[in-house]
Amino acid sequence: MKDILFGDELLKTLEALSNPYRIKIIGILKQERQYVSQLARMLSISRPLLYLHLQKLEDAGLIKGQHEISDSGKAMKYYELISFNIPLNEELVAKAADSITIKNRKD
Amino acid sequence: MKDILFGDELLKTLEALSNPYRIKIIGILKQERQYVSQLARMLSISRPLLYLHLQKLEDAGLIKGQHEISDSGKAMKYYELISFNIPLNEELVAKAADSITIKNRKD
DNA sequence: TTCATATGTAATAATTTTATTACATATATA
DNA sequence: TATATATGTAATAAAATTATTACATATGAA
Repeated sequence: MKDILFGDELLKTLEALSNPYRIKIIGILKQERQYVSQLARMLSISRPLLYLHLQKLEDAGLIKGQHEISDSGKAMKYYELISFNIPLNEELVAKAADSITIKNRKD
Repeated sequence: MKDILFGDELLKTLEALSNPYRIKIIGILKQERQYVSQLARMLSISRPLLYLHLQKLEDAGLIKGQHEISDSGKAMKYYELISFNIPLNEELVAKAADSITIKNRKD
């Protein structure tokens, strides 16, 4: 289960979930783990684009990837969901606000 | 209290909360409503930029604005928080995924 | 009347995010 | 060996988001 969140972590998690493809990725991985190429087909997007989205989800700690060798011997990368449950209310957001960083753009 | 969320609404709400200034705005308005110029000073940002952020929060149904005439007779616009509590977990996100729209970029 | 403060928005610039294209490597199967 | 599938990433383009600048209007107080 994904950890409790501090300010910048909450922001990162919300950003990670703020995209339709990434929402759909969570929906798919909730049912069953998938390997990258298969996931790309299910979403009808290219692998490079998918990697970008997977990276953001993984950076936020919402999914994790692992390499495996398939029965037939091919290298596969599987992604699976990390369970999470965030009570997104004004208390949590206000608490996050206290420790949030407004980062200089461009670095 | 803000309503329960469907797919595109959840996305809109998450997007609205995916910015440090907007997180801070929620934090401030949780304590007490504020008028625009005052809020801009508290955040150390310009009003035009603040308007942009307020608009996104209001579009998501997280805050609401109202005009008032101050005691001294000046036109003021106050914003206040709308309470919300979203159980952000994989069930909710998966449910949202079913009804989410991947919109054509550029319209 | 002048200064300070409030409102609001249009036009533009800067930056980040998203998406595409073009590579390269490896293994299984026909 | 050729074809299909898997991996991964660098370079670039396109689009959206964020931020700035420059306006304009109105009221209260000095």
